[in-house]
Order: sequence, then structure tokens, then C-alpha cells
Amino acid sequence: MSGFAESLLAWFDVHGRHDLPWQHPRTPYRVWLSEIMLQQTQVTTVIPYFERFLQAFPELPDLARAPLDAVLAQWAGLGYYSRARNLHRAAQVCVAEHHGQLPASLVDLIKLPGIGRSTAAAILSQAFGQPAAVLDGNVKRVLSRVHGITEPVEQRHAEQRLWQLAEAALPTHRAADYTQAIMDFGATLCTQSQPACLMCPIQSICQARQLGLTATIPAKTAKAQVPERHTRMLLLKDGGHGLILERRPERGIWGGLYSLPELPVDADPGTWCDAHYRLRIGPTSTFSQFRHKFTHFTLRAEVLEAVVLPTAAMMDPGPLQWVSRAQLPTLGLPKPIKTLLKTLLVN
DNA sequence: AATTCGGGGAA
DNA sequence: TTCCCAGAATT
Repeated sequence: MSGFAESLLAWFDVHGRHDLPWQHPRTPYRVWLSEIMLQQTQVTTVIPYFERFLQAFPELPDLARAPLDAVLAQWAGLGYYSRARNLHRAAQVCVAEHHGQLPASLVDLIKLPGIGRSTAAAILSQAFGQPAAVLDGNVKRVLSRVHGITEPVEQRHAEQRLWQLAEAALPTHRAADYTQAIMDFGATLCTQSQPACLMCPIQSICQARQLGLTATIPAKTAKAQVPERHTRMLLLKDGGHGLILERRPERGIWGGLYSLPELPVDADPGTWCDAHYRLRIGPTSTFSQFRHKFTHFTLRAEVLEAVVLPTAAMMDPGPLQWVSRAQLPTLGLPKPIKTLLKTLLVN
């Protein structure tokens, strides 16, 4: 029995997080949903989405039979929308192949879309009480510090080493508590900046602490600066309260969400609308401009406003959809688009 | 091995 | 501003 795991468990009993929403009740469905939402997303951000999602889809079969649009509407604003599409597909696989329940083995969990090695281990240990090693950002930070790993943690060699260390550290009992313990430890004590080493129960075995490297471990490789992309969007309205939205393709940014129709900056709006949507529009004017930062690029968008001229074809604008103001709250809208349309509703 | 996926909290 | 967060899928 390693002193490491026992120390973390003892620390967890006193200082751990025992009242997170997915811990009561701790069902496989709720644990799974939380793990997906928590991928690259902080706990405080997830909690309100988690509560609302469960209101809409209380059990796994409810999620499986829901339309994808309804799932994306609940996910809107949380980001990384492939998580929602994979979650939805995985629920349908569970109904079709696992009697409507989440499988209770590592290999079957990993087969489900959206579940990788670490998430599968988190679900297996927390929902089914079986020992399995997770390796998320918290665990990488804790283990790289304890063992004094100075290489960038993204590198293949360091990653493999960290998985080995994570496996080796596993206790044979209290599987769920240990997973929660090491993540809580990384999230609240062994933090990225200013870790609370003076309060740390394992400071005596921590290599980073002894070498004075807690500020430089975990090391990260430098990232290239993000490029900027320029686009135009159309705010197309009729005489009343309707406007036109476009459902974005599943691949690419904001996949599956509803947004304003986009066109290249060098295209003529009138010609574009006629050719792609069979719509005649009046003269355009700039409604607004905004910049939105993504992880790997910055989007600079110019929003052009125009009125749709009445024609026979205007009610069936190709891939686009007329949307009333009343429908807007039920649609999955990207955060900046939702903000933009909110300013519109005030007028 | 490198890129592509969002959005927000915190320093 | 910048960094990072209970990562996975794709190329």
C-alpha cells in the first residue's frame, strides 16, 4: 500500500469535495454526464448546465430518444459541441446494445463515442467502484510535481510515464474516493499557481518541492500565436418579428448549432442570397461587428442587416430557416450569436 | 505527432 | 492579457 494514496485519502476525508451535484445520487448516468461536461471545463462552469440538462433528460433513455437539436440547445454556451453529439449517440448505443444502461467495463466504456481512457476510468471508479487510473489536468500536475518530471507533459514520453505512475499509485480499495481525492487535491491544493505546499500532506515526498520547481512543473510547450479569420454574417428579417438562421454543419466550429448565415467577405450579399438561398434582399447595412476568441483562432465578424423582399420562394430559403422570436430560447445558439440577438430583442 | 474542437475563471 | 481547465477525435 503506497503512502501516497493513503495520504491523499486521509486528506480527502477532511478537505475533499463531498457535495458536488453528481455525487448525490451517484448514478452511472449522472457520473457519465458530469465527466463529459467536465472535459476541459471547470466545475463552477459545469454545475448550472448539469442541473438544467438533467431537468430536460432525467434518465439515459430520455436522452437517447430526444432530438439532437434539443440536446444541443441544452449544451449551448458550454462549448466543445462534439461532446453533446457524442453523448447523444452514446446514449443510443447504450439503449441498443447495453439494455439502456452504461456498460460497467473499461473496454466497453472506451468504445462509446466521447469516452477516452481517462474518462472511462473516471466513470468506472466513481460509478462502479472499480479501481482505474485517471489522467486529467489535475493528475498530470500532481504526479509530475511529486515525481519531478521536468519534460513538457504533452510529450509522448512524459505522457506514457505519467500513465504508468498513475496506475502504480492506485490503491486496491476506496476506488471512487481515490479518484475524487487526487482530482480534488490537484484542483484545490496542488494548484497551477501558488500551490499550498505548507498544507500539503505529501510535501516530504514531493520532488518539485524539494528541488524548488513547483512553479515550473508541469512544464508546457510553447504555443503558436493564433491566427485571425474574417467573416460576414447576415441578419435577414421580414417585415414582422421573424429572422433567418442557419443550422451549422456537424463538422467545424459551432457544429450543429443555429447561427446567422455566413458568407465570404469578398462576396456580394445580394448575389450570394439569390444564388444560395433563392432570396431577394434589400440594401445591406452594417448592423454590428464583433470579435470572438477561440482556442486556435480569433474570429472577426461583420454583421450585415437586410430586409428580405417578398417573393414566391422566400418561405423556403434552401438550407436556411425562418425563426420567430418566440422560438429563439429553444434553439442552440453559440454564445456570441445569442448575445448579438439579445441586443436585437431589446429594440 | 499535430490539429481541431468553446467558453470562462483566475492571476 | 495569458494560461488553463475532470480530453477526445481526427488527420
